[in-house]
Amino acid sequence: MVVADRGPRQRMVFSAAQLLRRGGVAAVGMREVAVQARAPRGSLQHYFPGGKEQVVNEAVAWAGQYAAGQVSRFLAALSEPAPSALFAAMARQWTDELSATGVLAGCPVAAATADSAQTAESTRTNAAEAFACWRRPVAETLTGMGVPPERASALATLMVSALEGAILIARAERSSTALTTVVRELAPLLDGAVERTRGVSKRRYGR
Amino acid sequence: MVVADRGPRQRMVFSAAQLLRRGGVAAVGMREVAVQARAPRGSLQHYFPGGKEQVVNEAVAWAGQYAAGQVSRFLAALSEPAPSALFAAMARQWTDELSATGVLAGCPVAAATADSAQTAESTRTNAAEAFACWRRPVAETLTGMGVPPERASALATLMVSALEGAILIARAERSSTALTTVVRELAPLLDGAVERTRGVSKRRYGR
DNA sequence: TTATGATTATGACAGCGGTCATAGCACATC
DNA sequence: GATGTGCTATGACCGCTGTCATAATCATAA
Repeated sequence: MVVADRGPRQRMVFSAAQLLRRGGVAAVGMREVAVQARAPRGSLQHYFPGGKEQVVNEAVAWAGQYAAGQVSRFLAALSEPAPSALFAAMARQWTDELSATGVLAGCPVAAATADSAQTAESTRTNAAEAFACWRRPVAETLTGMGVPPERASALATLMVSALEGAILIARAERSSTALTTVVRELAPLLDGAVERTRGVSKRRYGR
Repeated sequence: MVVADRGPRQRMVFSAAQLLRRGGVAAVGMREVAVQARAPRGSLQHYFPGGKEQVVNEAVAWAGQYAAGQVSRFLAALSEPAPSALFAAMARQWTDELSATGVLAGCPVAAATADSAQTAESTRTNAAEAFACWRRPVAETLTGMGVPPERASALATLMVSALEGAILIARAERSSTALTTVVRELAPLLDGAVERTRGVSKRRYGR
């Protein structure tokens, strides 16, 4: 979980994301960000003149890009490319953390949304962009697997939604059953969406 | 949205839930709770000797019971009982709020989980119980519609997860498309889970 | 009326946390 | 060496918030 030491600025953004995961925006203390990033406190007002809001916003943006990057990494690691396998890989990251550390921190974007969607416009839009940034590669991957574009986009939304919700339940229960349940139940729906070109398409979905 | 005026205590719990929806645990100010509930500030330490944590916990518990109660109300209002219709009704409550007020407050349980799951054990367990309290009637309703019990429980988890996640995205985007998308995409999966026991399946509902 | 317990009123306190002001340091360029 | 510019250091301020102490008020039963 400790990554990218590219400069103190990056580290501070990363630390903010971690604090966001643990206790939401309120847990992102400016002093704490600096400490955890082993960065000088004086750098805060230098790199983030926008104050706490800016730090949170950058943490959210970073999280969105990180999640997006993970998608392609997951895809590359799949032995048998299928929508359900991608979703399983996305969820596994969370179950792994829970089994490894015993607790499950949340999604930074979710925390920022829950806390600041109505109090900080910039944070709200940043969160929306982060979600979009995350869903995009998911949808693209699905189309690459044979899912029609429009539907791929919708399924990406469903995947992210289900994952976010399952993360919440898993945190509350300190158990990964919600995550595994969601993965298992969604699998047939996801895999059923791939259209076999010049074969019998399994089904069509209209709306 | 203004409900149950059964005494100042209830009103304070309700107010706490509302504040929780807007800005998370940090937005639940004790003084603010009293003001919004039109309750005397002195009553706080009288009714809630456990302090803020107790107030938040009771708000979470109340939310869980409220959500559970809504399920049976939704079921009663369904013209054509089907899993997808129940899910649509659950989601509609949120889309309605967004279209009516222009903004979308979040789920109190989600906010409490995101903010306090790792800092307040009691809040975490309360949230877990609230989720369970919510899923139970959903699962029971599904079995009443003809879904096998084990599967019904899993699908209830999926429904709640997808709904919670979609709420997050909808808040961030200030748009209900995520909610409607999730409802639409999940419909065939949900309805496909009913087992038609010999012919027309209109089974009874669990109590 | 009086007593007793439930409620309300209010002020103070202590801690925290974001922000700002101001100064000090490092280093490159001229 | 002078000078400017990116970074760091530090302390103070101020508003907010949860909590507590203490007392006043009220209702009801004896």
